[in-house]
Formats: sequence, C-alpha cells, structure tokens
Amino acid sequence: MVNDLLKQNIKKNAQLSNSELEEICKYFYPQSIKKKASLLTQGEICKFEGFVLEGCFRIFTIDKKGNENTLYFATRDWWLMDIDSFMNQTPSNLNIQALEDSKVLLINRTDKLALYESIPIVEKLFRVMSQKALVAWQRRLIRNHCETAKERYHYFANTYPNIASKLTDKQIASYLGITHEFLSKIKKQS
Amino acid sequence: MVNDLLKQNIKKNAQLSNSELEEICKYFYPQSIKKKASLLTQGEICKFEGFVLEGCFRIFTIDKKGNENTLYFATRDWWLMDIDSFMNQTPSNLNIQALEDSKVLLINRTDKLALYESIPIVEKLFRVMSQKALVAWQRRLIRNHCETAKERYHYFANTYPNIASKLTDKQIASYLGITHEFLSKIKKQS
DNA sequence: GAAAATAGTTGAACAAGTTCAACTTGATAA
DNA sequence: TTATCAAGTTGAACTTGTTCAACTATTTTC
Repeated sequence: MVNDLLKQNIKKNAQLSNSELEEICKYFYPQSIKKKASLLTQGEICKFEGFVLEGCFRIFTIDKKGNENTLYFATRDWWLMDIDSFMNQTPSNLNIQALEDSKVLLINRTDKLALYESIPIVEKLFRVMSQKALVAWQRRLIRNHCETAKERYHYFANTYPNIASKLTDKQIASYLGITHEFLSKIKKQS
Repeated sequence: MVNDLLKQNIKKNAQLSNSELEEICKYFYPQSIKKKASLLTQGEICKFEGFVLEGCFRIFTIDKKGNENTLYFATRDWWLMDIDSFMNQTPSNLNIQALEDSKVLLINRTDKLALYESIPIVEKLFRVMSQKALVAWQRRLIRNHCETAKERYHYFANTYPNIASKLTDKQIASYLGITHEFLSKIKKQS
C-alpha cells in the first residue's frame, strides 16, 4: 500500500484504529515534484500540509538583503508546510523546493480542518506532533546561542548524515546561518 | 474570581462551555514565588505546567562554559514550563526563576494528562497553543539568522516594551545571545 | 561533448561580537 | 548611613565570521 509510510508515522504519535487511519489517509493525495520545482513560493498562501514519501525538500526564506536562510530540510518520513501561513492564511515568507525528484502526500487545509472535527483523535495526533516539534525548535535555538558555527556544523553532519549527504555546502551553510565561504574554511580546519 | 485571567486566556484558543472551563481550572492551584526563587532547577524533572498571574519569570539554561542563555521570559498571561522535560520526563536543562515576587497557577502533569482524556477539547486547546508557539519559535530563529544583534535588540525592546522594562541588560543580552558588554555598546550607538 | 552555469576554495581586508580588566553607578542589606 | 554586591560602561586586544574577488572543480544543459 502506498500510504504505509504515512500510517506508520501517524502510529508513532497517537494510537488509532485501522478504520480511523484509513479515514485519515483517504484525504492525502500523492504528488510528484521534479528537482528544483517548488511546492510553495514566498508570497503564496499555504493551503496544504505535506508528508514526504521520497526525495528531499528545503524550506527557506529570502530576506531583504537577498540572503537565503534555510529553516529546515524535509526528507522521507518528515512533515512539511508553512505552519504560519497555513494557520493564519497570510502570505508565506517561505519557499518549499525539491532538491531532487520527490514524492509527497498532501492534504488540503479544508480537509485537514474537517478531520479535526470528524475524528477527535486527530487533535491529539497533531497536538503531540506539534509539541515534539516545539522541543526540537527550542533545542536548536539554544544550540545556536551556545555553540560556534564549527560545533553546529558537526552536530548537524553527525545527527543527520543521510540528509547532509544529499545537500550542497551552500545549502548546509544557509541552514547553519553562516556563509558558504566560511563553511568551506571550517571544513578545511578539521 | 482568581481564575478569570486563565479562563480568558483559554478562551482565546478554543471554544469551551463554562462547565468545561470550570472543570479544567479546578486542577490549577495558585503558588506565590519570591523574587529570585526558582520554580524549576536544571537537573530536576518538570512535573507541572504553569500560567503566570502576576510578576515575571526567566527561563534559562547554563551551558558547559558557564554562560546563561535565556530561552524566553514569561510575564502575566503567559504559559511556562520545560516542555522537553515535561513530555519526556527527563532531567531538565532549564531553570525557571522569578525576577520579582510573582504568582502562578500550576497544574500537575498527572492532572493535565487526565484532562486530555476526560475533556476532549483540551486536546484542541493545547494543539492550537503549541502550533502558535511553533510559529513564534520559527520566526525567532529566522530573525536570529537574518538580523544583527542591534536589530534583534530593537525588535525585542519595541515588541515587548513592558517585559523589557522589567529586565536588566544582562538578562536581555542572554536572551539575544550576546554578551552584556556588547549590548551596552549597542545601546550607546543609537 | 562543448559551453555554460553552479558549487566549492582561497586569500586579504573588514565588520561583528568576545574577552578581560578596570572603573562607575546604582541597589541592597546591616 | 555606610559597606557591599551586582549591574552597567568603557577600552584594548582578540576571535569569529563576512565580504569581495579571483580562481578551480563539478554539474547541467543543449
């Protein structure tokens, strides 16, 4: 079944019956995205939430100075969206771009909101997912404050070796919040 | 009624009946904390979630180098906890310290987990709260990457003037991720 | 398979932020 | 009120990270 990965992922965060799982997954539709194509572009309003089946995405913003800043990467078994734009239905500051030919399952905002109503445990599912994400963001902010760029680079490379291996140094630098020139110098040092 | 502020806060995030509100608030108990006293200390396991009625708290960690790093401040009408330690029941890396004589409403972890079961809309309430918090953390991370210390300082001082006015420059610096000496130089410039 | 575009490297000059130490100011406590 | 302690200021030397420019290597495209 094509939705197996999604079902496994959901089961990690809430205990659902098979019929509930089926009912939820029904609303997700597959989409293929070619390398370099975008699922969302800065200025658009995010009307979907996505789950990566295959490939890799980069979620980034371009600031006033023209610098790209990567919020996170999403690879197989990760969720992806602009939660700010999705919740508030305001224009997104983010770009969601495929780094390689990729496949996602998408759910429309209206369907997702309906699921919260029709299947109460969906509330718990996303409550738990959001809280786990919150923990990750808090930890990352502390690391950004306490650690040097070199330490942050090694942490990233060691913690997510399979993601790091898919990325260019430019993309990694934009995630770490440093220039790619400086990352090049860091890598030479050690 | 002493719980009015809490009820108003909850109502912003989910629509509850009065009886549900009463049932939820029943489990919160007031606690007074003297200036400089701690509600949670690094190494302890966080067994509560709190809501500030009065005063101001600083949530911070002390890293290996001995530097204090402030995750956030919580003043009247804000929530406060170590969500990492609370969820995983692992020793906390955080300290929650009162910056002035303060009052909070606390709910025990076991009571909160029971509320998720007994009042389904509590799931929605914390799902929405978590997602709003997630948005705030993502925005803050982007600001940390795109803006200079000076820009971040002015953003903080302008966005939260009533919090900033309660804080020493040392505390603000530890929130911005810079030294207090450098903050002093920033303030002199402009 | 050649041409063009993009990624990565290096160096030199620079800017942002830290460290340490000495000092001034302000708050707290006895 | 004075003594003490913490907060804030300032300067000099230093480290971390940036900018720009020139170059090399690697992909991508036609």
